[in-house]
Amino acid sequence: MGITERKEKQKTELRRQILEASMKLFVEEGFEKVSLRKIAELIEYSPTTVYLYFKDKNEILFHLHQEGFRRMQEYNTNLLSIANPLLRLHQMGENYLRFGMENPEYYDLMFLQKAPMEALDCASPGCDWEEGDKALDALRQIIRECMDKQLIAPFDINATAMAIWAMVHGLVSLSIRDRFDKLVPRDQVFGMMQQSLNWLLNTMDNTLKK
Amino acid sequence: MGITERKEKQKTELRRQILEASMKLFVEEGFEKVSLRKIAELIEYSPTTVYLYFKDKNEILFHLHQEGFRRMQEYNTNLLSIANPLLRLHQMGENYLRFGMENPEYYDLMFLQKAPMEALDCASPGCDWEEGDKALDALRQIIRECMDKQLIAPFDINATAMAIWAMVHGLVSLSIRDRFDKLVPRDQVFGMMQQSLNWLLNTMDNTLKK
DNA sequence: GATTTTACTTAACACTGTTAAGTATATTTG
DNA sequence: CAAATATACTTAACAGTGTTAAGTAAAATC
Repeated sequence: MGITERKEKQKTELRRQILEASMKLFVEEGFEKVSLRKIAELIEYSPTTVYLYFKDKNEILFHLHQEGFRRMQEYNTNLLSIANPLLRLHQMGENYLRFGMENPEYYDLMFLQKAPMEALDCASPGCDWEEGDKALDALRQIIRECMDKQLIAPFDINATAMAIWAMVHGLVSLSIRDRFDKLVPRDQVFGMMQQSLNWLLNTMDNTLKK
Repeated sequence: MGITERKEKQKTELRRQILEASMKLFVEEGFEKVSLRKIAELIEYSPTTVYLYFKDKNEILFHLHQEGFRRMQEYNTNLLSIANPLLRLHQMGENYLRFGMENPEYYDLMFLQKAPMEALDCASPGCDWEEGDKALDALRQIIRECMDKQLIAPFDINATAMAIWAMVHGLVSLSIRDRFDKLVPRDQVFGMMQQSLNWLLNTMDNTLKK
């Protein structure tokens, strides 16, 4: 079936082009400038054609959100060489802060915008946020390791993971949404965020207790 | 000047009506349904009239954001009776979580939306986010008290305050933006958030250290 | 060769925030 | 008192947004 195969190829090609155009708009002009009409203009098709390849805009944004998670993973390659799980956790937190501050548009899409979550409609079964689940699991595992080695006090792993994630997320999201800039000088924000992370890790550290 | 006085009164009256209409839309239909055209419809004026009383939509949203802070304050009336600053901090955290979960639309406006921050344009001097500053200051004072009484370890007060705020904010915002629901059962989210807060307060508590 | 399917487009709906220009009415000035 | 000005508001328009229904030319199938 040479013909249907080529047709199939062309379909996935255009799908790829749509995502590529979305990405280009997203990276070069920012989240808010990604519109169906501009995507259509870039690929030189009518706006409605996009709807033949994607259910709606949310689905496109979901794919961009996935790309964000891929890029975030790259920040964590430096963790492999750190044997001490508590130090590894600290580095992971710093990587998270750095990713967020260096890629605010991606971060927004991954953790702040509702749209990508609306793409995975939870009416049908098997609605799970794989990207988030995977990232959270990595965090849970490190925490487990810290508790096993008694570097931090034992506690419900889920609640602990959520707490730590929430803290770094809170720092990044408050910064991205301009809540810090109005309270501390702009050039001191990132340093203060790191200090906040230091405080948490110090406070958690069981080996420092008197 | 009885005439100019009455005119002045009428001006502030319409201004009040615009805000009232905005509030009504906001509370009854949610943030996204607050549009200038709908506000205009409610007060029975043309949409452009609103621009004679407010610079733009951001300014209106800023006023709603202020109302949010007023409502949040009401959640903290129970703090006055708590003498122990660490317990008071714990209660403050729980109040914060409860306010966020019970008033997601207000919370969104106060801490997640960019619009209200764009209303206080920081080109002109004296651009400060009073509402945020005041709330953060209350937190800083409790932390100072905890450190003074050696209930928690000494550390940079600003960084500590930011860390604690970031954590509760992270919990609320991840929940509001549907990041938790996809990872843990919906009916367990709030309990887990409280557990995360418990973990933090326990971890901070210096009186529990061996 | 007629019919159906595929791939795409045009036109429209129902919105959004915002600005420029126009219009009565009321007030002030000559 | 009449002309000029200021006030308060409206109409119309701009430049966009996501999305849907209906229409069309080309290709594949019967």
